[in-house]
Amino acid sequence: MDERKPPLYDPQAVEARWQAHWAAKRTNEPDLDGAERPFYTLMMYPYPSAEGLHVGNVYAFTGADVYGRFRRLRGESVFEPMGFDAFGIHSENYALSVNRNPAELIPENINRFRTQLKRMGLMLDWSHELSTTDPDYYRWTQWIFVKLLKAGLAYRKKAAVNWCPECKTVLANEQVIDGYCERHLQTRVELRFLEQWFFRITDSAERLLANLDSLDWSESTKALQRNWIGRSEGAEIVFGTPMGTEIRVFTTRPDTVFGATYLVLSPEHPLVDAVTAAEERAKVNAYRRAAAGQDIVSRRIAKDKTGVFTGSYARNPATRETVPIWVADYVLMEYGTGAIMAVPAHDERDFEFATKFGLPVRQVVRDEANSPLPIITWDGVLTASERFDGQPCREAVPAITAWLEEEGAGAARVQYRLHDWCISRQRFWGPPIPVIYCRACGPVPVPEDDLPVELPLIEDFRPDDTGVSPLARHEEWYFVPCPSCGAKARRETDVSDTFLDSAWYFLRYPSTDFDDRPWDSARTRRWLPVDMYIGGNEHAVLHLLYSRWVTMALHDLGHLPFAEPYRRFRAHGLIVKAGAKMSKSRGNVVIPDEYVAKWGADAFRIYLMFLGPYQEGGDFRDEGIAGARRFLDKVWAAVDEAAHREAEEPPKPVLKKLHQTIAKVTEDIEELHYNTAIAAAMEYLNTVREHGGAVQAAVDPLIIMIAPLAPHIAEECWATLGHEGSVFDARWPEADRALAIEDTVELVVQVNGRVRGRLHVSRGIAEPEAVTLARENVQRHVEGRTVRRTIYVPDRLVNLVVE
RNA sequence: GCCCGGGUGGCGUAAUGGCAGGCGCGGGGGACUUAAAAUCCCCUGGGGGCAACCCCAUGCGGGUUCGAGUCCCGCCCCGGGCACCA
Repeated sequence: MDERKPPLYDPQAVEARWQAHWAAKRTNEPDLDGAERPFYTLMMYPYPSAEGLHVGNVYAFTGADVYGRFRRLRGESVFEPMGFDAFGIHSENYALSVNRNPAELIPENINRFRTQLKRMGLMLDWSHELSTTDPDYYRWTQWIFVKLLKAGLAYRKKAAVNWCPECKTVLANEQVIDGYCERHLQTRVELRFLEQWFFRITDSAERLLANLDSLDWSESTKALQRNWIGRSEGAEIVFGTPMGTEIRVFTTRPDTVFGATYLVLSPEHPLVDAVTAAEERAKVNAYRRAAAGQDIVSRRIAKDKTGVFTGSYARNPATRETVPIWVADYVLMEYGTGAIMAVPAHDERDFEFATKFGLPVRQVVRDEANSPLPIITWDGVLTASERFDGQPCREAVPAITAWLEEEGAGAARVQYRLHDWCISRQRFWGPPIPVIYCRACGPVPVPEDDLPVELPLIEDFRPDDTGVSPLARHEEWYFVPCPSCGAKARRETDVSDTFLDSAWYFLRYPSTDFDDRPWDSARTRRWLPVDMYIGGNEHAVLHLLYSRWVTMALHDLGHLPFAEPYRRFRAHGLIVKAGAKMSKSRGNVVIPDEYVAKWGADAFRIYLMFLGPYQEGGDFRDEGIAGARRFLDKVWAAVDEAAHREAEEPPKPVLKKLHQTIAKVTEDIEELHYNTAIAAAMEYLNTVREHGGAVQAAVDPLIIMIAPLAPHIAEECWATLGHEGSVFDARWPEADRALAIEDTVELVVQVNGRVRGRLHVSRGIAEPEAVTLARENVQRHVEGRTVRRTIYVPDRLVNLVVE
């Protein structure tokens, strides 16, 4: 026996060596202009926080990298770029809190992120890195805005924002806690109405929804988007008033129109003034003021119903009766028409409101069980609805809608929950919205040749309570001649939403080396749409929806040859620590650097991919990572043994297991089932060890199969095994079906579905019963009873049904 | 309330309608060692039996089937998303 001690596996040395090698040889940089089998794999670029790379980032990136490396081993040229989402309120707030300028802080954070990412062994092409804060990048973000504005897809309107008088700035909804500022818990957030820029995404709601059916995306993500778009079918119904004003309501239940006993307008509804009777005006105005005084967040929390009567009435077009008009904040201006017909007998909210204010409740739907009101069901029949009595609800919808239409009192209508996208941010740290306001010409887009409108590197970027950006204080920047008439004009001081930055970053990556165009058309044709996008479902709606919309709009304007940006999207799961959510306050945050220093990046990667199904997430436990490392130690030892042995055929059982493993690992990685792929590789290695089968022909394919998961050790082992060049230039092994097949099988014998014995037979035997009954234990269970039936599943089991 | 996931050993997870428990962690025992670590070997769902074997067991209750962790119906619990959306 060979008593030679194998050299120790030192991940730090191995990983440093190969990371240097990849960088020096530029192995991660595909030929963007000539690649014949291009494959573009994308991961969600991070926001470079001051805390550094989070384990959630590493989990997401590793999973995407495993897939990218796998495709590379399958012979494709894989482009795997990375960048930084460095603009935005988070960076700005953090900079403010440590009293520094984000412009100098962000590059420091990016440097740290880059170092950490390189340490993880990701196959990133750093020659195409980008940062959204780079003028060469946001020049084109602004260019997109200008294109959309010129196409009529951007418009201005007044909209509510949360204002913190203490921070002197606008807050995002998630920064408002119970009506108070998250940073100043004593300070009530106020509502302010400002002119802001919107994109008309609701015009594309139907297309954004319909396209989902044909996209190869995680179903969970598609479900979130469908939910968010929120399509509802129903009708718009017109209620006339004696003054001649028409009130339009949207309802999904036109079948219940005979039960509409009052109307409710949202406090912001433009017709409130017109319908309010003189004697009720004071009360109505007071109510409207109170509603306006609330911040956006508290307004949305369901609470006791409140409202006021306007003193006037409208006519129900179905019953022709007069119904009172109320104003209440449970009706939202942002949805439908901002007004509803209240059917208290068949809607919980209306029922609660009617009960509280003593309004009439009229039942128009009966269900089988004769339930108490309110009855909320589609499975009922109409009653007290004149000639529609007795019709099932569903059938009544088209009938009643058609009748109302004939009467000129309504029409079928589809309504979406989706809102237009507000992109204005009254902040400093973002790309200035490229618009100039001229007294004579109105809002004028900055000419494309003048882009970028650079964000000036001002020192006094702290916001004040004027409600305008600190940029307005810099006259040399603020005042400019109007691009169309030359008169003195002023710049827009708001910056755009970070989601606009991230709505097109994947278009930029392949073309970062062009400074005269946002994307090169030849490159774009070769590499886009993105072949595989992997990321978290926290971005299922905003980012993924906005980037779809921007792509669609740019396509319609002739700037892109495709309308959907991502061919495939897969959502990864969430990772928790020892059964609990990770958070700074719990002190259970996994810091990748510490684990990488102790166990190596490869062991960390393997463990992350092993701890649960990638698309479902899993539970990170400190004890578990030792197992990943032990596996790599055993791989290392097997490679060393193979390198010092004569080349010979692997033992029969090893060869069989090898081909089974190749089939399984190939399939599993393709499906992102990394945990079971690793389990299969471990099983195979166990088989190799049991049979003393660590020979080159057995170990070579194992190294290729683990290379996507543990790239550094795979490279080192590949070299140890005497191969020239990178393992990533090797060919992925092919499973040989014939070699994978077992020639004897274990046949399970059941009596009445219970296992009573097992026997080894050669594959494909035809008549199992006689053989089966020979077994003593089976004999015992069959004795004295008659076999009624025999179920035979070839090469698997026999089930004898007795009695 | 609505929409997605998920509930299997002490733990993380695995199982085209066909042997529930593969892989890994943890635990127990043994070998090696002056000793420990590392490594290697064996055992490891519960109960009964000297044993052959038998019974119970995949959140709960029903059902379909020769056969159900897997399919169907009705619940319960956990995680996530949306939420006064008419």
